[in-house]
Amino acid sequence: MPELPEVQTVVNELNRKLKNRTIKSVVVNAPKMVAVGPGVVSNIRRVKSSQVSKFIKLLQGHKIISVKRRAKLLIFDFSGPLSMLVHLKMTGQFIFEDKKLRELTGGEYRLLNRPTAPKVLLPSKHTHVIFSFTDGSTLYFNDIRKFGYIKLVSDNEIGQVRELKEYGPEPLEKKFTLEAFFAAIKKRARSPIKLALMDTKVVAGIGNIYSDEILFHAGVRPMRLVSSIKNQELREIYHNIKKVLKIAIKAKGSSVGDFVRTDGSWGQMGKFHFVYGRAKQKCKKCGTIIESLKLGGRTASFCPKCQK
DNA sequence: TATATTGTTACACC
DNA sequence: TGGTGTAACAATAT
Repeated sequence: MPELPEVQTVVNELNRKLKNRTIKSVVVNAPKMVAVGPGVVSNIRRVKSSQVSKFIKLLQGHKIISVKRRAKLLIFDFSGPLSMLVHLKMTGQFIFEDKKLRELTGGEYRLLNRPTAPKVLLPSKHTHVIFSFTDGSTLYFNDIRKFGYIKLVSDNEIGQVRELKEYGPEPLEKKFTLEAFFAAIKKRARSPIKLALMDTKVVAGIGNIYSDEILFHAGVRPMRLVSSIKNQELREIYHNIKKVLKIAIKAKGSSVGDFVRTDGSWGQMGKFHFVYGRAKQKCKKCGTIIESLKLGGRTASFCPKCQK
């Protein structure tokens, strides 16, 4: 479940590994997952598969300048006026492999959540796009659920991409001051605080895992309406947004579900979860049983004693 | 085989 | 109209 810290982990690693590499060829096994142009994402699966050859041609011979992130969207900046937008959604993965690593591993990785899971040979049945570089290295785009997408846009189109226009402030940027947070969160005064935090127009990049964790550390229950939350509590939430996200990035993300780093390894943040995925278990702070409920169709977990 | 899963959009409603 | 809540959607593992 890649949220901001997981996407940032992938961005950091890809930036290091892909910078200045030139695309030699691209293989697309799932035409529905790729598109060309700035149209809205929900249209991506209605796009004719004839776009696939265009997609491949546009990428061939282009060099990766940098990889960036906005909310949960990865933005690859290519030489020439070309950008590639990638959303990992629930189960998207990027695995990078250079020539040496291929020789070492034979392309085998342990990609699944359970340690007992068999190793997977790449490309696997969940590998949907394969980028080959001129130096013999390879980038695999895997996605078990196929909810993710890859979209190419020219630099003059990027301003038209709706999701980029509508994202709220980046929580780790300096511009995200306490005042900016107050202004943003009050847009959702009548919502449960958890849903407000997960609203990407309010704050970019927070999903189910980190909204649970942030609210635990702030001591606020997920179902509380924003309008009922005192300024002091909002300050706690604000500080913990920054704190929890930063710790999670240091731990290289949470490997809950199918998230893996670009070498196929797991992020370590899951060890530090206090409430997410811990319903019916004991609170790590006070021993009370963690409860869960549904909010907006999503599972919210919290400690009834630590959170007011 | 029904269900759970998530980020995001579409849409109905007040 | 805008804010809010819910359904729907993508596809798969269990």
